This record gives sequence, C-alpha cells and structure tokens, in this order.
Amino acid sequence: MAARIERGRLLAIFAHLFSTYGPQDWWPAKTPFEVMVGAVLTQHTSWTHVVRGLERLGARAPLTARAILALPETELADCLRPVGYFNIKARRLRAFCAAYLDQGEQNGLSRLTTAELRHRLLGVKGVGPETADDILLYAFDRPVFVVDAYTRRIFSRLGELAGNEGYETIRHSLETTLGPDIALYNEYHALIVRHGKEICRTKPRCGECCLADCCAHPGSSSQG
DNA sequence: TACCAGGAGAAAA
DNA sequence: TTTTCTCATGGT
Repeated sequence: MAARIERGRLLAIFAHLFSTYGPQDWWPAKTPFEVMVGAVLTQHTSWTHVVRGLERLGARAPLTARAILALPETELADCLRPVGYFNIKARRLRAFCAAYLDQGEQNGLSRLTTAELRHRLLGVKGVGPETADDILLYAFDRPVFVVDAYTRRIFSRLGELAGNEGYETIRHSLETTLGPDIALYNEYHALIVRHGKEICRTKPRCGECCLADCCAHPGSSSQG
C-alpha cells in the first residue's frame, strides 16, 4: 500500500525545521563531482568523517575521476581510512569514477533524462537508491526527494509512515505530494539530516523536539 | 565498554 | 523473495 502524507502537513513540518535551523546551504562541496564522491563516501557514515577522508584524498590527488582512478586501490583505501568501510568504499569509488568517465562525465550525463540518469547511476556497483538520489538532486539539480534513515525515522515518529514502506514507495509519495520542487527537496533533506543528527539520537521519542507541535496530528503514534 | 552512524551488496534461509 | 551478515572507524 502506498504511503500517503498530506501536503499541508509536509509543508508544516518543513516550516518548523526551517524556522529552527535556517538554510543549510547544501551540498557542502565545491564541484558536482565532489558531491558525487561525497555521496559514495557518506554511506552509513557521518559527514565529519567524510570530510577527513576527502582532505586526505585531496592531499594525495586532485578530486577528479582520472586522478582517483590513477591511485592504486590500496593507496585510495588508506586515504579513506577515517571514513570507515575504507576497503569497500575504495572499490566503490573507483567503480563510480570508471563509470563516470565511461558515460561522458558531467556533460554526457547532464544530457540524460532524470529517469535515464537514475537508471545509469543505479547500474554502478556501490550506488544504491539513496546515493543515486543524492547525486541526482545535489550534483545534477534534478527534482528527486532523497529518502534516508532519518527521513524514515522522523516521518514514522510523526505518524506519517508505518516505517516498513519501501524506499521507492516513500520517495514516490513525497514527490507526488510536494510536486517537482528542486529547491524544496534540497532544503528539506538537508534539514531532516540536521534534525536527525542533533535530535533523534538524543531524544528517543517524538514530541521532545522542535517538531512537538507537529506531533499533535491525529494520525501520530508518537512511539519512538 | 557498548552502541551507533546520511548504505549497499552478497550470502543464506 | 526476504532476511541476515559483512564491511570499519570514530564519537558519545
């Protein structure tokens, strides 16, 4: 069954988050390619660790697909040590760089439709739905809502999701309800991550944070 | 000391 | 097809 969330409620939650945290100015990267590298590295890892990895990598080679591919995998893995899962991520990053060059880099990929681009990204080993959608939204400015663990957790706590919906179900529901709004998706996901990092880990129950007012919704279960 | 973090793929059931 | 396991460092 498809998840259904009211548009007004989604916008109210967004307004609460925005008034609490302000603009997040995402993604924290200098170039679209750096966004892509960050998206691969941040899998199941906090951004502070990714920054360290990027700094080590940047000290060893320019942040380009060719330069990364020119590094031996063991050396790349050593750069990525602070990120965690460094052996796996070195393999995944190399696979991504190879695919990126193969598909014509930024210019070649930019010509594809969002659906085609998403399909190509998901075809790269190590790029799953969330990583692909991070790249689509923040590197290619495509109207794709990124669903991550925090998105699922927060909307579940607010009673908007059961919590066991599939990734595509949640994404489709959010995109259908909100309409294709790149700026809104960009800020919403950034705010969800900010809220998740600051609040969800320390306050286990819904209603103990800036979203308390939103918890008054009749459908809210408020069970953490 | 133990738990968890902005996932994804492979293996097992 | 679904569930479980593995990858790994570093902060709390």
